Amino acid sequence: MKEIQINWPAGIKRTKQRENVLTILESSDKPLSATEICTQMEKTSDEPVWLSTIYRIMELFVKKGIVIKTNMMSNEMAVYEINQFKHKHYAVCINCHKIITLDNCPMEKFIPKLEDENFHVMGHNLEIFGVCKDCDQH
Amino acid sequence: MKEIQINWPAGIKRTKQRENVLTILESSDKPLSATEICTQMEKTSDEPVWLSTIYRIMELFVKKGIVIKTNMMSNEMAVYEINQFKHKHYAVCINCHKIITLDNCPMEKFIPKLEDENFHVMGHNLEIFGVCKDCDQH
DNA sequence: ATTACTGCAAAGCATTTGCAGACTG
DNA sequence: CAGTCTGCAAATGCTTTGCAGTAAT
Repeated sequence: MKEIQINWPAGIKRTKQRENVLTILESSDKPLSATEICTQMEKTSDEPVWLSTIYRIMELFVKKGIVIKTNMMSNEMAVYEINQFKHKHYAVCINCHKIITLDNCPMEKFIPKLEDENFHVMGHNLEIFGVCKDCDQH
Repeated sequence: MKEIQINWPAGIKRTKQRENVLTILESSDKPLSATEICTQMEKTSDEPVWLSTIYRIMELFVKKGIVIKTNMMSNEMAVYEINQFKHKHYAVCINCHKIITLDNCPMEKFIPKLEDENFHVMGHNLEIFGVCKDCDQH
């Protein structure tokens, strides 16, 4: 490994592949799919990278709380993003699938009404869909 | 076909399989996956049903607006429910995956703040996750 | 040196597609 | 009867798993 990554998460063995994945995720402003991460990795390095490796790394990162896994737009493949420990939601264009970050959250002042009074809410997932400005002019 | 279904949607050829799917969805109080629909169908009828058929029927129903397709809890398979043209969200138990219907919606009085000012919001998807009362006593 | 990680191949699972025969309008 | 739908088989695409060699601590 050439460059030394600062702030390497504790308790995780440092390998070239893991460093690369983390660097790519850190420099991305939107969640990436395993395939996208793989493509990016092959651009920067000359050695081939395997999807199974990416998936295994993502699984580890998710388990360690470093990364968040989401599925945008029912049916698409999973995307991963660095867990910045701040609340975030996205809007997705139904046409080009572009992802746009939302700056506020409707759940802040919301008390859900549930049949099951004892349901212990731990989190939520919100996804807004619509048409982005590039796709609006048909 | 033995029983005659009332209110058969217009513009859709009526077949035994489609009637069965619709009946099952109508009598269910929660969204069902293609496999669940298939299992239910095999219970009531003696003839085998094929998943590909279910998927094709669901695709048609979704396109016609009769049914809504959703993916609960990233990674799970798609579930389908009758489109009752009323807004609905669900809470999902992270342990037993039980689905509980929400009686209100946080988006009613919410104006999303987006970087892309020209994003045309067409809908949203909300999913609350947590622990249901049955799973809470560990 | 020991244990964990990766390359690679192959399996797994939900979903889709192709085709010929069956059914609906 | 014409066109569509379904049974069935096989393909597809994302993701997971098994295994042996490689790398990290």
